[in-house]
Amino acid sequence: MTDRTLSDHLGLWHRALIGSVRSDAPDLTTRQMAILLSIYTTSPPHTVRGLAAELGVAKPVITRALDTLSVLGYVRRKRDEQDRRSVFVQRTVKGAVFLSEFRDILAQADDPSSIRLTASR
Amino acid sequence: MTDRTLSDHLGLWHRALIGSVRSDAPDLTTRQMAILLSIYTTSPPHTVRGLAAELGVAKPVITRALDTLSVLGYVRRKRDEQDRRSVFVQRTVKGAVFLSEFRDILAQADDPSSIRLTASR
DNA sequence: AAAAACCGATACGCTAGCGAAACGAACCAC
DNA sequence: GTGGTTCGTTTCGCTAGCGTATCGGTTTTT
Repeated sequence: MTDRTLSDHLGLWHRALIGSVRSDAPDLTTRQMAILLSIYTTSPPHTVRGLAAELGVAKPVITRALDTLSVLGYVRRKRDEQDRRSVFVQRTVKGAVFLSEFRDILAQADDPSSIRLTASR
Repeated sequence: MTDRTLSDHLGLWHRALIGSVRSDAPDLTTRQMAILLSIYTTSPPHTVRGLAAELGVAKPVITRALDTLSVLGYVRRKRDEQDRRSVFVQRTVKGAVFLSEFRDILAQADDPSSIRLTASR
C-alpha cells in the first residue's frame, strides 16, 4: 500500500469517474467494464462461463455484455473448435485503444498536477 | 505519480470493479457514483446546476440520479431558503457508510497480497 | 409591474439492462 | 444410440436510465 494514495482512494476514483463521464467514450456499465478488463488484463482463453464465475454473475449477464461489447467492436467471439459448445472471447485493436485511453484518464486522475499534452479528443 | 502503480492502473481498477460487482451493494451507474463522490469528497454546498456543470451533463441527469440516491438514502435534498429556486444536496449517514465500504473495496484492490478475512457476502 | 432569466422537476418516447426460466446444440457416459 | 449433462443463447416481463423539450415557481432586470 503506497502512503501517498492511502488516504485518497476515493479521490482518485472520483477524478477518474469525472474524466470518464466527461469524455465522449461510450459509458459502459460496471459489469461491462469489469468484463472488458478481465479479457484484456488476464491471460486467454476467456469463456462465457469463466467470466461468469470470475464476476459471480449469471451467464446471460455475460452474453448480453458481450453483445454490447461486440457491437462496439471491443471484443470478438470465436467458437472453440475443440469443444464447439464453448466460445472464446478475443481482444480487438479497437478495444485495446479504448482501454488505452481509459488508462490515460486514470493516470491523469492519479496525477492532478499533470498537464495534458496530447489533444484531448 | 507513484512508481508502483504506474503500470497497474488498469489492474487496480479491474480488481476494484470485480469487488464491487461481487458485493451485494446496489450497483450505481457511472454518473450516479461520480455525483455521490462529488457530494462526499468536495465541500458543500452542492446544487443541481453545480453538479451538472462539474460532470458536464444536463440537469435532468442530476435530478434523476438524486432521485435514485435519495431512495437509497445516500443523499438528502434541502431547499435553499435564501434562493428558493435552488436545492442543496446533503450527505447522510447511510451514504457515508456506503462510501466507507466502497473505500474498503478500493483499498483491498490496491493491496493484492491482502487476505480476505471478512466473510465475502 | 411587466418581462426576462434562472432553477430544478417533469413529461415524453425510447433504449438497454435486469433476473429467471427455458432452449437448441454439442459432448459424454453407458 | 439413448439419456443426461454442459455450454452459450434466447425469451419473457419488467425496471431504470437516456436526451430533449417543457413546465411551474422564483428571482432579477428594466
